Amino acid sequence: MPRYDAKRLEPKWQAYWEEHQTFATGPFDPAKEKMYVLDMFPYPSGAGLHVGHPEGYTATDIVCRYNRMKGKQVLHPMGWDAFGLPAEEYAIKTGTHPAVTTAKNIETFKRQLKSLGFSYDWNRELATTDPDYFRWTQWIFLQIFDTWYDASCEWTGPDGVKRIGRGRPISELPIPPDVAANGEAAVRRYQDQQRLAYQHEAPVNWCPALGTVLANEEVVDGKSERGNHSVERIPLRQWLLRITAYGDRLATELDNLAWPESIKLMQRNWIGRSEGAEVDFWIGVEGSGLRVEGKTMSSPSTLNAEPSTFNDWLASRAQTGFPREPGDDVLRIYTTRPDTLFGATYMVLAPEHPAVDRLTTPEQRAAVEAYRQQASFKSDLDRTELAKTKSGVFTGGCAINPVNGEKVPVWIADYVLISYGTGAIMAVPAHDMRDCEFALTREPRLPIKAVVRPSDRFLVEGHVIILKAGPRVDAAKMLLADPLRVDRDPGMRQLAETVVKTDGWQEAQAAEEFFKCYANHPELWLPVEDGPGAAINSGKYNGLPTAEFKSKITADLAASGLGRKAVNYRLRDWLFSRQRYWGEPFPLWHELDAYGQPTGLLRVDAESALPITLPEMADFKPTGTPEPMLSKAPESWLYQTAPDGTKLKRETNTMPQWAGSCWYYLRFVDNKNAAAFIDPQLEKQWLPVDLYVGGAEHAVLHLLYSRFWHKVLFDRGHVHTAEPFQRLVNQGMILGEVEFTGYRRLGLRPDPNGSESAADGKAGVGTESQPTGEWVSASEVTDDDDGNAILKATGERLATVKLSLDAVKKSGDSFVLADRPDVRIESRAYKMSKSRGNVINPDSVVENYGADSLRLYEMFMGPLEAVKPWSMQGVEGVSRFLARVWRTITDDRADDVRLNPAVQDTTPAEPQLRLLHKTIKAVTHDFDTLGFNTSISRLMEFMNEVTNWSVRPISIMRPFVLLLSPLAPHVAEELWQLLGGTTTLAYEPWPTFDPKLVEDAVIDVPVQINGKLRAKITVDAKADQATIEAAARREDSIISQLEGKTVVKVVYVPGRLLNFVVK
RNA sequence: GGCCGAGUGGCGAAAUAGGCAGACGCACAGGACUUAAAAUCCUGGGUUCCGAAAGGGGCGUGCGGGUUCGAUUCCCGCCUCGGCUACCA
Repeated sequence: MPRYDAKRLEPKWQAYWEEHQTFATGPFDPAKEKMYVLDMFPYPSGAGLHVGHPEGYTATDIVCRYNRMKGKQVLHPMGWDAFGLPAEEYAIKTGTHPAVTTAKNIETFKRQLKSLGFSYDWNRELATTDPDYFRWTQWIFLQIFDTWYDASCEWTGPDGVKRIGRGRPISELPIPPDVAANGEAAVRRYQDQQRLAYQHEAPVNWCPALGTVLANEEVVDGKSERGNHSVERIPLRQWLLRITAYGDRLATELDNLAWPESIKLMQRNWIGRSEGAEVDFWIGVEGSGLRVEGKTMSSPSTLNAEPSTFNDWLASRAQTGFPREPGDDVLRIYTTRPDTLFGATYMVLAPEHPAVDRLTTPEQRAAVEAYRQQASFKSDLDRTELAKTKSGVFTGGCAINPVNGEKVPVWIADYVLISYGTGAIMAVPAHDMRDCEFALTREPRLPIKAVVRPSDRFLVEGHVIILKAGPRVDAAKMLLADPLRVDRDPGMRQLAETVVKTDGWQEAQAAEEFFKCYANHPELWLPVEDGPGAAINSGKYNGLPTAEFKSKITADLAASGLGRKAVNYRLRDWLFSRQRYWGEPFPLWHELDAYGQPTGLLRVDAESALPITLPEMADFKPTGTPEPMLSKAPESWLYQTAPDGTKLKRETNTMPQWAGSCWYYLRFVDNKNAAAFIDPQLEKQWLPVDLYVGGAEHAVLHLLYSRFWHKVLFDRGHVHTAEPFQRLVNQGMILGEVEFTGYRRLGLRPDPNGSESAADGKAGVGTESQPTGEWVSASEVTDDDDGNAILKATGERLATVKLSLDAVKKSGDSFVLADRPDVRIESRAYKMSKSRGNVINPDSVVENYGADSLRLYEMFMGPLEAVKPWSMQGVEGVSRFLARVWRTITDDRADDVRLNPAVQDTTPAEPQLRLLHKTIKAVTHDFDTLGFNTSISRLMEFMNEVTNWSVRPISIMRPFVLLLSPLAPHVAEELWQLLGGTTTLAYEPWPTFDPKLVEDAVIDVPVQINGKLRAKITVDAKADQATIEAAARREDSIISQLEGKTVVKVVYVPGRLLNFVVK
């Protein structure tokens, strides 16, 4: 009976832990070090757990178990991110309430997680859909709603760090006198504009199929991320959170976090802070009557009351300064290159820009209207697809460049986005690749004017850019003929030579034009991107280096009221409302007038009214319009009359799924608190999260949103750290088993009736499932847009054939058909997906091998962060290891579970002790660095030795079981009990090693000659160089190798190696 | 197109303040046990050349260079694969 039987052991110990509340977090003990270890909680989908989930969960579980044994108090909770579309979609289909589906899925997930033996404190379980939980989600929303961002506030937080900029209560917002003069309603409207949660009408991604509006990040390639439905852009009133106010802090405060650099970088890129200037270009009153006189900014004339000329306007600006909001007489642009203002040869507005109507001349109106119409229907995908040939239309209108009084034509084009900067740009085709592409593809071509002469070094680099963009051979030959340039940079010569050798290639027409333009005009050999250079053709600024020029002209523009320094973020404010049912309702009311129409004024629910729960609904079908689902709610839910008699209507949007996951790490600390979202004392004790593990797919959004909420709470004094997650680790994706794929044509075997063409896949004998055509080498194959295999050369559709390992063999770098070595085979592991049929279900692994084997295998596959393919045989391997551990300690031939007779209570021999202590050292180190794969190797090596011992001292085996226990806790508990343990081993002290026992008395020193290994000598560990060198010179192989040569040098690395350098 | 990461045996991988490449596991091959199989245990192996063997030599960490007594590790250039991103002025 007592073979290793996971199915018997595992439920037994899971029941024990539950019964004894082994992993319940006790009351906080200030005397103990704390450790808060968090997994990214899952969305409980109907499909159940995926093998990707236990990867991170096992890693954190090991860390927790290890640290408990090291005497720390550990907080390790689990919960459910349970709002979201799938449950609602299921409700639409079947009428099942999302709450029912959600509860059922949670049940499944919980059972599965428990079957893996994770040491969660289940008393802390929560779901974002619990009214007890989302009560506080709503409460935090009200905090955000109650906050405005004071960008100039200087303050020192509880962390002792000085900051500029703070979220403050709306009651502290200074009200400008002119607003105050207009009465209370005006003040309230003014406040509402400044809140961190505000309403905004904006074009949004309306997805008719889902009946909802999607956030930009939920739209992938112009289709909905979920369901792949088409998406249109329509304007809609939305709630937004002013995350951009925190852009700087979200970027800079990443610096001190122990996060992977790549994730930090992704967040910084996402935030995309850029510094530049806003500049106004005059377009005259109503865009007409545009008159230019010869004067420019540097020589303003006297002020006229009604600016009717450019000079008057300049003069008035010199007096009034730069207005907060641009008036109708200007186009405000944003640029990061104010130093290229003199090179602006045209301007571009986003098609949606409000000034377009004013600027469009009668002759151009039809074209402009048509273009705008077309642009409004375009999804983002269409816009990017047309990227290669930039489209645009001339408005017929012009604006005046404030720095030189030049008249520049104004275009509209959708390569300029309304949502970034001011939705308008000045185009400098000489120094901006996009502007250049646009200018060169107009007919007639738009002028290009260079205003920066790059440094010599950048001339060379400019060439590199041209080489990459244009016909390389000519450029490369030209370069090689110019030793001055080539010799300055060896990489340059190499590149040029390579290009000449390989004959280069032709790129798109635009790139060629771009190149010609540059090649013929040396003054245009410029860096396209920022680079050190000096101004030319820029009036009084000529000769100024770029950086100096930027700050100088920005200051000058500000002084003359024409521009100002500006910062922009790629990051947009967070679109926070959804039109769905299954989300948190907003705790807000709209005031209604006597006719039942919203007045635009808002009221909030009292804290005591929270949670605002979802109304019961008769059906879950989307409204089919952009109207939110909740607008179909019962009247009793929708309307109420305030004590002062005002009629109120509820906000009918719901919050996005991100809301609940923004703060769950806080609630875990104090999940039962009915008086506060978290007890302040407990918050100080447990936060921040010490280790946060999850998939890299949340690198940007979830982590950025949580950090944002946390910072608002920090500013408002509710949490004491500026950052929620101190250390972050991303586990790598687990792919399906490696697959060998061959490709064949669909069926070219000649049809008996004569016709042979089968390129369309219909004629011929073969079919897609039973292809009979010629094999095609994998190198000839590529994927089309729908992911089908096609022949690179002709686009002919091919059939894919799964091959077994026996059918292929390795040849050089690639795999080929075993009997057709000329046919290359693709060998790859793919993402697990239902459609591919390569999904591994953890339940079946537990059923066949046990939870300990699954855990061990997931950790043994490779480094935690790496992407790795699954292998069922690998599971079998670690399972064999556990069985060997079992047999080594138990007597598997006995009828009951008892110790192996070889396990005895005797004094261990020194080699046994040494092996144990080395293993302790290595495993401890590996656990500290999350190197679980190597820790398992070390335990295997230990076992390989121990199985050879006829006597296995208990005092060796007990610490070994403790070392194994974080990895494979069930079998470890069972063995621990057998070795005399009376309670769980979860709190046994972690074994320590004796430094004296991990050092060897004699060591092997490799001896090299000229860096090549020639011998190994065994010496006393303390031997000095002379002794070792003498010993080495006595070695036969060394003697013969040294014969007739002169030793010029001897390199000795203490304890590592000896190297004779000879001639 | 941009950014990030990775390329080491048949496969998953180890080893990097530069110092014995391939630990550990899988798969494979041979052997033991067995009536047989499974399970288990033992043995073997990067590759190539010389040798009957013992043994010895060459080549080997994607490719091409460089620095060094010595490079999987550092530097330059290139190729391939994967992930993220997508006109952000």
